[in-house]
Amino acid sequence: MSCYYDNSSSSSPSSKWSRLDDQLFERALVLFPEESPDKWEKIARYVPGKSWSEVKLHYEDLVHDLVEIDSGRVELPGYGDELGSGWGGESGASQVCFGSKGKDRETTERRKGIPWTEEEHRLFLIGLQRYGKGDWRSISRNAVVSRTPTQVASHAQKYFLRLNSMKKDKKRCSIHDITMADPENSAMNPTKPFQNQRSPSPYPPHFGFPM
DNA sequence: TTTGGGGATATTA
DNA sequence: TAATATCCCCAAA
Repeated sequence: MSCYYDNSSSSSPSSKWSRLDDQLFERALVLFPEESPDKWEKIARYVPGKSWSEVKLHYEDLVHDLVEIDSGRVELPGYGDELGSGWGGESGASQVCFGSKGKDRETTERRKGIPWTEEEHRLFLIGLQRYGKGDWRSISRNAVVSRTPTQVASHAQKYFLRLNSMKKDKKRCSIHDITMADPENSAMNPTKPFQNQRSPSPYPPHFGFPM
């Protein structure tokens, strides 16, 4: 008598990313720079049961989500879960120091401004989801290591400004604006038909745009 | 030339 | 410190 299902292994069969998998994945993603040639293999080691190709595909899927967010097409992905992953990692101080302190901008060169790379922006968005809006310090320390909290805050300011502008601009039709903002709360969820009905109002609690 | 994106700094709470 | 306001550079319209 064998087992009915082969669910014994500690890892999922394949195309199912649990919440834990996702957390491990994001944590590892933040951990490694993009310069690693075998980045995906390294990350895959942090996500048991996933091959590097699966991890890579998952990452591309995530990027796709982020791009949609950036296009102002979706409200915002799931923000419901808080993570308590206490990790003990610290990174080297790669903070860039400027020669001029800012007061001396008379004849010396002005602050030039280092443009954000796509990777930094992705890390920023990931950090935003992991630590929440406002915790620029944590985001800077754990996600976007190459930026100071002030820089992260500045970037966030522009980012949300742009998001709001897009949303206001797209306030044309409403019915087509309804989209599955939440990948895990949307149509595909065979394991849990009814997830969370915590809100008495039919409107989802968007996490707050005070601007 | 004007406009506005993008980053840094200044000010405020 | 975070939130907000303003400044500055520069590229596109």
